[in-house]
Amino acid sequence: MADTDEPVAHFIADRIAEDVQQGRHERIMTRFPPEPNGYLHIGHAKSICLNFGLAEQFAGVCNLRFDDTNPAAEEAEYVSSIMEDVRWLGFDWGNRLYYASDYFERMYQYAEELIAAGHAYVCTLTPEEFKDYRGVPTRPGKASPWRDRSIEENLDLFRRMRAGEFEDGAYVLRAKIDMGSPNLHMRDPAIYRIKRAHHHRTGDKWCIYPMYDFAHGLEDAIEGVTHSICTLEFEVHRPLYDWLLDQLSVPCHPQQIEFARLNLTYTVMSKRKLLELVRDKVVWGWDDPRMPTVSGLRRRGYTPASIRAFCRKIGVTKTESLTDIALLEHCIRDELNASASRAMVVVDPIKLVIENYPAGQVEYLDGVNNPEDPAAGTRPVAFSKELYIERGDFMEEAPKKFYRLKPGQEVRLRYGYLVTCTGCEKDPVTGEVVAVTCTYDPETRGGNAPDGRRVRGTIHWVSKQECVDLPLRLFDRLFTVDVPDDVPEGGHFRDHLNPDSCQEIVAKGEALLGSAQPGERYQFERTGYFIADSKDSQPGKPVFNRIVPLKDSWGKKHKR
RNA sequence: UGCCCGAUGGUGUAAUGGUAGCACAACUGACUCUGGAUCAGUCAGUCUAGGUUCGAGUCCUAGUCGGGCAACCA
Repeated sequence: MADTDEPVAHFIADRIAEDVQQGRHERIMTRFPPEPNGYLHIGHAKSICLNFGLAEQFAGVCNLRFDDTNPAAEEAEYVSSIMEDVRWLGFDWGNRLYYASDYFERMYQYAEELIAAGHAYVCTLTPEEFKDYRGVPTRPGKASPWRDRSIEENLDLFRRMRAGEFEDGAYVLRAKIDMGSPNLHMRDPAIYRIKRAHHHRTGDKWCIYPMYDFAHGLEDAIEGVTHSICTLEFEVHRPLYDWLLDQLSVPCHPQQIEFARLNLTYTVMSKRKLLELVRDKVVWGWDDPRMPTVSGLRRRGYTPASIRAFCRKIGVTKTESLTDIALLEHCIRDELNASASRAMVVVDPIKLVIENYPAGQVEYLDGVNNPEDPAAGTRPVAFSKELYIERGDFMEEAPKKFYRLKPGQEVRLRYGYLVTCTGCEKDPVTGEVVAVTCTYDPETRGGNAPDGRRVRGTIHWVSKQECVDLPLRLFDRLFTVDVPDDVPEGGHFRDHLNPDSCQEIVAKGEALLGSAQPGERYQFERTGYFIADSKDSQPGKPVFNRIVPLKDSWGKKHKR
């Protein structure tokens, strides 16, 4: 994992390298500009890794800027969660924390400058008329009757808009560009609206707010951003971005570059839909371990490095794509295989009785903490006459290649002894297997036979008396289809919700797990990677989230 | 029936006019005290048609398919 954060080559890095080579900038500056109207998700992580990564790669800087120009949807709670998430992902904006709202006065002055230059006017059209005049993509728009107001009148009206003399929506400031443009965004777009809403930072100081298209390029220019990287849907906005900066006396003219946003199988990524899941309590919250949010992934047990590795592997292009979530899962398995301590946990327990083992005796065997890392050492694991094993590790009538317990077959108890299955006990009424019986070979302590005989199967176990109850949450994908957004007529993405996305069970685990601290990760051998939940664990009473199951080639091949 | 963008194995990407490579997934086998990991291997790709060129995934033309754009959202 040492090369996890090595820079990756892609078209944006190439362009910046070219700009650097040509000496076009003193210092490269990028920015991550979230709107504080929701929690960050894995798609934002891609953008964060890109922007901060590029800055680092080219010895530049990356600003964290809250694009808070629409008070209606924005809240301080989101601001703090976003800062926490960016920091957790491993990035540092130093003292370059900015808010678009800090530029409101300057932006207002730029708006007056635009009016004074005859490039903007106050329009009195209603929203309906506005839409009608704009036309449609295949038909040009027509000029607003207010398009030719005098500069003096526009200035007066705009100042009175700011002063609060008009109702919300009564007037709007528009850039005066080209109503016949094939690009809708150039047909005199609205750049300031009247909106009385309490802003999370400026309070009630303003009743007019700049629109994205007007604000964003100015924010970039004010900060001295060199490369303004955004997603593909803003491509058609670029002519407007450039036009505005060309009209105004800004300090510099950043380059907007677009890349394809991340799409992941079996999940939804739009803030609107994620908000809906939270609001309607379909999930436990923004940080529900099944959510693709950064906070959800964190609680699920993903590490910052695994998410960075993922973002590196998916690359950066202009091609719309759908990334297989298996790649994300690979990244966390890859890291945790190397770093996570192992422990034995029986998820679906059934009793195993060792007929020839002395009753009442307990001995402690050495369990290897991490076979990938000898330095992790060993731990004592209690062993006794009565154990729990997985119900699925015994079959009375088993296929030939079933290497686990079946009558007459010898298997290895991990770190323990070799045992030979003698049969099972059944409930006389239901016929259900209630216990498996076996005999052990005392000469095989630790798991090796002195005569060197080979044993194919190794199963995990815990001592019945010495184990602890362990609440587990076995998470599965939130949706049952790879593209939940694909819904038939009249359908809804929620129709694809997986009713079994969280299975809560109580397992039997090694005693040491009873004192696991919140945030500690383990590999439960043969089962998967787990983390002690940061919210629901109590001292001495951890609750484990399954981060991701281990790959299981046997189970896959023999399912049903 | 407008404008913009895109198209390489199942998926994500690389190749910057010169051997189509890597990763994930899937499948085989080897090894293994996790049916994990590891190792070896297999499967499988340049949207179509013309053109330029000694040579085209790459350049040109025309199509096809996909995405985006008609909030006083970002």
